Amino acid sequence: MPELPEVETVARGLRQAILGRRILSVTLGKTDFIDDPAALEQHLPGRQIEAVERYGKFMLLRLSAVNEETRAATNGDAAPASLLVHLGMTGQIAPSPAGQPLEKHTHVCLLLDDGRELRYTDARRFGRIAYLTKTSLAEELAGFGADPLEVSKEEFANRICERRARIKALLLDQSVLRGVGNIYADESLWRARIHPARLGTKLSGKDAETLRRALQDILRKAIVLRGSSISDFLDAAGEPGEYQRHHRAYGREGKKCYRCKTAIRRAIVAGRSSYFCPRCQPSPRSFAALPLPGKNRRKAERRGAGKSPRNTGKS
DNA sequence: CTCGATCCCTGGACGC
DNA sequence: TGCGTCCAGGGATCGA
Repeated sequence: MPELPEVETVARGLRQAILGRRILSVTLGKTDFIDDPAALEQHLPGRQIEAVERYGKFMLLRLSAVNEETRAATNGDAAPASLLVHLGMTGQIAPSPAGQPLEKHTHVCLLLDDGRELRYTDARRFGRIAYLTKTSLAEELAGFGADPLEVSKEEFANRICERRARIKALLLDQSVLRGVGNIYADESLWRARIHPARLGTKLSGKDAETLRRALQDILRKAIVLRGSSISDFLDAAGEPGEYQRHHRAYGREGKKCYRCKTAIRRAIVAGRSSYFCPRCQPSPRSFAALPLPGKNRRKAERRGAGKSPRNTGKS
């Protein structure tokens, strides 16, 4: 599940692999996750990939203006542009030799001028691809919050402590901070000893600063280790990351807290599975964690938890 | 403003 | 072995 460290890892890999290459042609598969598929086919060929940047969980391929030979075919729209790529849950983007058989769920192939193809595969198609001009890109990026790696103590506190939402929801909100997802939210809350269901307004300035430092430290370490590979994250060279070995909360339901040995619990906060230590991260109010997993976990949940939020079995 | 619910989508895990 | 069901989750959207 690509979050900031995974996207950064992919962006770095891509930078190594395809910087300066020119796109010769575009082949598309399923296009329901692409903003304007025709725009890709029309405007990408002839452009050079001049930079690969990361913006939150997005990757930005900066494309050159169209050169003289191909200018005629572009209806005057030859200015520099960008390709915005979001990997969603299962998106992967990597170059491979053009002759190689296509992986399943390959939906975009950009033929490059060195005989390779930049391929985008995405089983669930929760990702997004958009061709954007200078103006549309600016509009697109305007709504995003601070970069968690750069955000100052003051700005972080301002963005968190005046909000009545739960801290977990705030961390996941891309208009508050750009790039944090479920894994790194839980990991930083565990490190900072803050329960995910606490409200932003209830956090002290000290809490906020502890959290900011935890978040930054964890993101930096995760980038060094090339991200977390839970199920299917692979970088631009097809390699998994290593940070999942360092997870202290995420996915560890029922396992012992690395600090106090108490069993890690899971609860739904902000609509997402949230893992936390009930002892190190004291719950605000009577916030109920889900029953601990066991042989009959499913049954226990269905029967016991009362109004479970997501069993409206589509009849 | 904040919440929960719903949808998108597929593969993998699990129960029977 | 196979079938059905649940679940993962980022983000958009809608109604309370």
